[in-house]
Amino acid sequence: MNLITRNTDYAIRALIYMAGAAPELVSATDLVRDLGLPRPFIRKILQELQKAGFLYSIKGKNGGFQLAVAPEKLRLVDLILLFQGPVSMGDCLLRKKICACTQTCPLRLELKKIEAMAVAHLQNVTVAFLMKG
Amino acid sequence: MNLITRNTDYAIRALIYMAGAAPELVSATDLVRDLGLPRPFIRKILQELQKAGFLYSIKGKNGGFQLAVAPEKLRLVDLILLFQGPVSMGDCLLRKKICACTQTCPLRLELKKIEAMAVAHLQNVTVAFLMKG
DNA sequence: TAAAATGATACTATAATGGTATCATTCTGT
DNA sequence: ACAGAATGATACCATTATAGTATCATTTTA
Repeated sequence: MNLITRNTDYAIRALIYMAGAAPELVSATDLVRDLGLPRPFIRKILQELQKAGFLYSIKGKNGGFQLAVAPEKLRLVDLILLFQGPVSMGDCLLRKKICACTQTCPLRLELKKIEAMAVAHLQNVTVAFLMKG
Repeated sequence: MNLITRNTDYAIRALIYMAGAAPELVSATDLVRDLGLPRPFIRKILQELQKAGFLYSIKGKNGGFQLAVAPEKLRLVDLILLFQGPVSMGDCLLRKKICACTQTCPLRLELKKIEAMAVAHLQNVTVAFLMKG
């Protein structure tokens, strides 16, 4: 069980790299060279980040990407949302009814509490924060 | 992203049911009837619980299962361990080196903190606790 | 001895994740 | 003008984890 997937992990590494390189443009080629990630995969991730508004892109020769958001405002939790969907650790897994619970089920309540703690913590984890470490 | 899988969810429901039915034996048939779970699946789960020492089983006609552990000592975290493996939310996902981190990577550190909080919380969630709710 | 139960085990299906490939488009330097 | 280097869009494939099924052997009791 992992809190983040490779998508998210690669994305955050790429963003940290870009934050460090700013205001220079960073191309997929740069990232492949310096981070050793598979090229087509990182390309896809960059495209998703761009679509989501985290990156500003410039096409053509000497083109590349730049952060479109300040590192202090680039939160891990938003990347998770983008690549993995909403953080929701306590959904009911039962396919049939049984469970009138959903609202009251004590198991869900506890899982939701953990979820809330995790999200609260993740809110503070930004690209800027991770660069310091 | 879910903290528990169906295996675990079904298991805990079955255990709660059994705790309520004690000291009567509970058969797979009972659980299929009263909880509506797929029979072969719940059978497999019961067998795993038995092997792991959470259940005591009696074979033959009128046989079934009983809790082998007091409900107060049946912790969700142990079921997660059994069905999903160790709770480890912060493993490095990078395949190549790059990352001299592992020990120092600030991202891992944060994820490990969240993991520790979650595990601490899960320690308190027992079958007995869930029955009260 | 038949029926009802678990024990053991092997198999299949589905979905999520991870990863690849390709062609179109845009921009720059020569 | 045009070649080359970059992104945009999109479709596809591979691997793994989860979920679920099936089957046969064994045990116990009525």
